[in-house]
Amino acid sequence: MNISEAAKHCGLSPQTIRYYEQINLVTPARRKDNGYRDYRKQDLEQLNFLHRARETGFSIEECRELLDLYQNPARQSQHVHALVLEKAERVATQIKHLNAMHKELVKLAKSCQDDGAPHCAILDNLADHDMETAQ
Amino acid sequence: MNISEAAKHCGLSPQTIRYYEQINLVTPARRKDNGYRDYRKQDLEQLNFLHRARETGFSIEECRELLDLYQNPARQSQHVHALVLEKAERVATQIKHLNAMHKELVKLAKSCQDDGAPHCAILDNLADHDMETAQ
DNA sequence: GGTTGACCTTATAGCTACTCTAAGGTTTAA
DNA sequence: TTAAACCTTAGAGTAGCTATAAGGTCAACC
Repeated sequence: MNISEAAKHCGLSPQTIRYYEQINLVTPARRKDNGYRDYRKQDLEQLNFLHRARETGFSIEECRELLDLYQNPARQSQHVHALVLEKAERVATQIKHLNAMHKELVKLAKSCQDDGAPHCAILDNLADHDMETAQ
Repeated sequence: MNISEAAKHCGLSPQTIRYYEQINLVTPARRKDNGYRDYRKQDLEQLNFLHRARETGFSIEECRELLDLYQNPARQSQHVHALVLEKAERVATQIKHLNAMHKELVKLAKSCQDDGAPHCAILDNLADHDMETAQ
């Protein structure tokens, strides 16, 4: 199976797959006589796993760790559990931060007259006031 | 005023200020005889504005636009208003996405036994299932 | 006058996670 | 045979800094 077909199956782009190989995130694909990469089922499994893990919000380095655990029969599920919880917490923090940002933006929008006049409360706000964000 | 004092006043680091000058986001500071950058009140105003705008979630290019508007006496507040609303919408989308991600992570965490055993439902989930995120 | 430490300068590389481009080889179909 | 659609690699570009190196300057102390 060529790289673009593999890409369709795992939801990643060919470029991304090559990139993952380049940074040693996946084991290099075997090659055909013409030098083309050749993918089989177990390769797709790895790539699929990565696609899902990235989609779930894990960084490349976290994916590396998860993939190690995934492929390590002696793993302890506690370890994975801790990783996921930690990630969930970080996402929660990010959400808090974005909520504060959103609130601030809505406040800014409301403060503005929204007409053709040059005076703009938004710009005054950005120039003068402190932000009331969390974090 | 040297760069590090200016940095303290506007909440940015000296490196960031130099970077903003380098990418032509701020007007270059005048220099003392020794080559050091020399900051005055109106310079700080610009830097402060940028600090707040970045904190509020605007990208560098958006900041460039906002700063232009801020310094343009002929601006129309509609224009700024539109920019802010658009930004608020994008932040809302991002929040939705992160909420879905968080939900998924919590679900994953709950599915796992969290013991010393090698079996781990989290890894099974990442390997097998589709994610139920928005977008 | 010399030295130390804290500042300042520039240029350059590194970070994340790709994406895009260029320049070229291979395969397939018309 | 020729064009389109693949494949390959290497290298640059993206955002927004941060860190490093290699050097100049300044203020204080002895």
